[in-house]
Amino acid sequence: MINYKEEIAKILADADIGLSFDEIKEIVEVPSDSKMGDYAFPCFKLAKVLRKAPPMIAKDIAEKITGKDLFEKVESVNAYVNMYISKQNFIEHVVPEIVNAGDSFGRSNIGEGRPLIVEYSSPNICKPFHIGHIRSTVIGNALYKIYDAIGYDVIRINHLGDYGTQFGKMIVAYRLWGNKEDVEREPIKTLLSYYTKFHVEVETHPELDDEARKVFVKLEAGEKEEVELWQWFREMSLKEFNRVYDMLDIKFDSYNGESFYSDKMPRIVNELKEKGLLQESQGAQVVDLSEYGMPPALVTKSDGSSLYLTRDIAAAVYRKETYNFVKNIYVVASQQNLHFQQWFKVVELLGYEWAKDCVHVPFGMVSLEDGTMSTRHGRVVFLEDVLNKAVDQTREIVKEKGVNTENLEETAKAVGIGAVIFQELSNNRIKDYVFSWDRVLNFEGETGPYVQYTHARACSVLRNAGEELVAKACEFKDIDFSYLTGDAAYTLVKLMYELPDVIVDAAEKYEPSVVTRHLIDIAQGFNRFYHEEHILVDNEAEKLAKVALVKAAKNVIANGLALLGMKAPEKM
RNA sequence: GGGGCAUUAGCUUAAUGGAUAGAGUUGCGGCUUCCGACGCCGUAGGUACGGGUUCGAUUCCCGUAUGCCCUACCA
Repeated sequence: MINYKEEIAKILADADIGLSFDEIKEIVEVPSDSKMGDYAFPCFKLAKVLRKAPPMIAKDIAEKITGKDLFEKVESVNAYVNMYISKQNFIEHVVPEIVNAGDSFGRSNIGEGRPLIVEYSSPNICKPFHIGHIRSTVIGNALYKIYDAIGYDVIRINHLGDYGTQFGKMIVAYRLWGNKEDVEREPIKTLLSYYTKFHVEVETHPELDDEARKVFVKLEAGEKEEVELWQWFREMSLKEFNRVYDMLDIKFDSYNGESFYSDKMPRIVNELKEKGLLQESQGAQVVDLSEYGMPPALVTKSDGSSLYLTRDIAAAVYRKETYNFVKNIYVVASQQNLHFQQWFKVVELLGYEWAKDCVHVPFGMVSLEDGTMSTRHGRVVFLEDVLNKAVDQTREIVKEKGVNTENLEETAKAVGIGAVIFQELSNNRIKDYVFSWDRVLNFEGETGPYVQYTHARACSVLRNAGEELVAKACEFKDIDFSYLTGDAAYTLVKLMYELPDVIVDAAEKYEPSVVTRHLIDIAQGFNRFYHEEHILVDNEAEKLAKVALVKAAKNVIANGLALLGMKAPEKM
């Protein structure tokens, strides 16, 4: 695919305007309004170098490059050189490339197969998988797809919260009030009820806490009975989590959670000691970070047991040694900003140069209308319920409309779950939001169903065109692309052309919403084209060109949806 | 008390320091049998406040206000 920005930078560099190719490439931009051209070169920065008024510079440059093959028109408007590229050449080049690339349109090989880790989802076992977990899960999965698309070898890690004193409490509670059948039937809700009961009972029977602590020590020491119970809790929980992951079509390469690193921590503590980083403070072992404007990092509690900061360091070291990552990404709530800053700094102080490759990708909080989520107070919305409700609603709509009833379940799932995913990936991840059923079950406007519907609409047009015609269009022999130079068609082609850059941008910003937004723009572009121009016209030449464009659009939308972890149904 | 993040139209929101701040939703007015949940076009409506840097600030800096988060033995 031709890189137009680079071509323009080359022309400008050759025109000897006083800046290097690389400098020019940085400055060339796409105007906010397409009326002002396809590309623009603002001359403000040159004003200082050339000691001339920017509009004069723009005028000179415009004159110098007018007439180059790449351009249909060049003009200077105030301080800008506005360049209009030859529409027909552009379309002729881009549309066949998109169609021929198929699934791989948008992909690149920037990563060159190097290993990259994305840690995401990471729920606590024995606790509900609620609407708060959707963010890490869905954002992480999209980042996996995005980094995979630009050529990294991505390792997906679900860092389960499967360790800690709460499992001492859990075991005590189960032994007192537990019932195996109940747990097997509904693991998490049942286990959670024991846990809640424990917290109620401990008010009047404080000795329960001591008992829990003892049991946890046994668990850590590897006592058979305790370990077996814990493993069973873990299995039961995972079984339930997997139901949600299956619905979302999300997979992991590793479920090594906190417990996996429990035996890898002493090494880290020793290393900290050897390198003289540890200090005693109020009976605990800490790394002083006051020099860096942070509170001390607590490595070992006063009772000698370890903390999650130590565990995270041990995990990072293990991952570096196991996978030799070039980047290690943590999709974890912004509440933990300080925690990550602290332990990244400790890793740096340990002398590991790869500390700079560790990235915390934070996201904002989800709260409920009646306050923040609290499993103890029963203020919780289960993610599975949200997904099921979205699917139920979709199923009703499909039934009512009577379209595609042969694939009712499949369509309902693709669209209902897709709506939830798309909603989650629509806005900048750093923003907090309040969960609302109305919002998540809204299918109109800038939503997942809108984009999927657009895809289905394109598929329908292609079906109506007939296989033969589509096949002929896709040969790109003697197609007259001048039929696609209208405003709506040309805008659509430009938007599709941008997809590969958009994917790279999303990866650099760790921001899937960049893709989501662009996908909405493409869908809008297609719908505008669809309404402004009739596609299956009588004129064969015109029809072929338009069918080729529809094929390209269908392709791009499907690829974009896949990046977000969504399906693209052909009918809905 | 200290630190971090946020604040854009009635609501949900977008904008590598660049041109007239762009969408969706709501309201109003049109259009639409290539998909039928739709959609498309038009119209109305906005940068919390006060300074500063800059040729140019939603964007960078300082302050104020409001909200959320963090601030050593939970994760």
